[in-house]
Amino acid sequence: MLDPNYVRENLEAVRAAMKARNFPPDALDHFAELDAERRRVNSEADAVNHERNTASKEIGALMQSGKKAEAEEKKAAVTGLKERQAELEKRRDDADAAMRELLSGLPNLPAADVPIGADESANVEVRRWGTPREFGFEVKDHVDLGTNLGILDLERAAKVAGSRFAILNGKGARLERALINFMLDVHTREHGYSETQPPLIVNRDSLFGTGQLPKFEEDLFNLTDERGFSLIPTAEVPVTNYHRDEILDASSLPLKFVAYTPCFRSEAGSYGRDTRGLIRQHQFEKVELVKLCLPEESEKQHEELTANAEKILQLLGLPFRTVVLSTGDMGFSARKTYDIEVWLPSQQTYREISSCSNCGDFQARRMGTRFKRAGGAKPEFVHTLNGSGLAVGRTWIAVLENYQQADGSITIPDVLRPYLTGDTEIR
RNA sequence: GGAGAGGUAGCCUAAUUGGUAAGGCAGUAGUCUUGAAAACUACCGCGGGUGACCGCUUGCAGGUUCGAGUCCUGUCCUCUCCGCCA
Repeated sequence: MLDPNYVRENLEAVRAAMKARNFPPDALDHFAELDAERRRVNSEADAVNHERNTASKEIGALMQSGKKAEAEEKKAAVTGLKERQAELEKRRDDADAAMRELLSGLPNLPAADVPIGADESANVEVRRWGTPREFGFEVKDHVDLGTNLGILDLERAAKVAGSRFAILNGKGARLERALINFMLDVHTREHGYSETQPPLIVNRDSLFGTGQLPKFEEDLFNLTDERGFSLIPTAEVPVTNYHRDEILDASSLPLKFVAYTPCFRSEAGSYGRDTRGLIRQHQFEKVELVKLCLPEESEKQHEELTANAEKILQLLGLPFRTVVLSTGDMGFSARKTYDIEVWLPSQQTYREISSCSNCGDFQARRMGTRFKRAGGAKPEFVHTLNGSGLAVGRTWIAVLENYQQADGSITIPDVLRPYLTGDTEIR
């Protein structure tokens, strides 16, 4: 959510930012009048309220000093105020709701150093690590490799659940579990994150807080339960909302969380994209990094978080590149996003395996997550960051494809062997 | 699922027949002190305002009333017991 005061004072800049994000800026056409109405009605309602409060106090005083007649007289006078107050309050509530609706539908403003562009073609590569391996034989993709090894069964997953689901078997399942444990261990032991296990089901307030609602309802799996539950599309939702509607002590920041969870996405509108294999699933495993920090630290924390995610790929020996997303390719809540893309030999290209975003105070404002500095200062909004550290399913794919041998077996990366009781290969 | 109890500010605890949230602890700043402690003073839920001030706040949402922590309705959460369950 954008700061209404900022929007009021920088209307044209905000309009330009919306345009850069491919977001139709029409919504802003009504901002000025809506804002003025809201502020005017609010102060009127306030004034009438004050009048009524004062009168009621006076009645109370009169009653206590036994002046019943005078009190009755005053009561009659106050009764007339009630109607006027009710009317003003309704107008105020309407204006507030309209303003909230307007603001809650606007995406975050891009940071100044984000490249401007219409889509992913404008993304800018910022670094590259590792060299794609020379195979000397025809590489297979993870579907053929996994299926032939008997560790991946997509056909039966389609029977049991449907398309975009997978079943991992034997060493495939163990590899998935090893990756999860490896990632959690690195982030907790070496990067200082606190491990947390959040609910996999969240309510609508949480989804509003991180920005999935109101605009992206169709991406979610909603439960039929009348309480408005949804399956989490990412651990970012429950973990970032952990401190919703709280005021934290500045000295407790930054807070760094790492959470492993399954994620559930309906992938509505992605028909025909990545239909083969594990790339795009309705259910996938992810280790997520979340930070809450001071505003002046969020850029530094963003770089660090991204480096923490990259570290996993380095330890696994998987080549990758990191790109900064252009204004047209960024997510709704982000002010700046780095995507980390891992090399996939079967596609001869880098594919997204992590997305690390600095959301500034955008989510905090929606969630009401604030902090207080020492010395009685007024509360300020924290900055929130999140990133995959990493998407486990896609890491599984990358390990299979990058470590495949000519006979279709897989060499297990050194760092994972302790997690697989010393196994050196899958065959 | 059944029965009961309960939610007051960071924590703890009050508030006659409804009369406009009292107090303590912790915390922050200051006075005093060589320093600290103690004591004393102010601040000490949220928002707006340069400010005097104003508005909001007893889990949440409504209702009754001139006025609701208090009365009424709904709802959320917590705890206890029973049942069920991994």
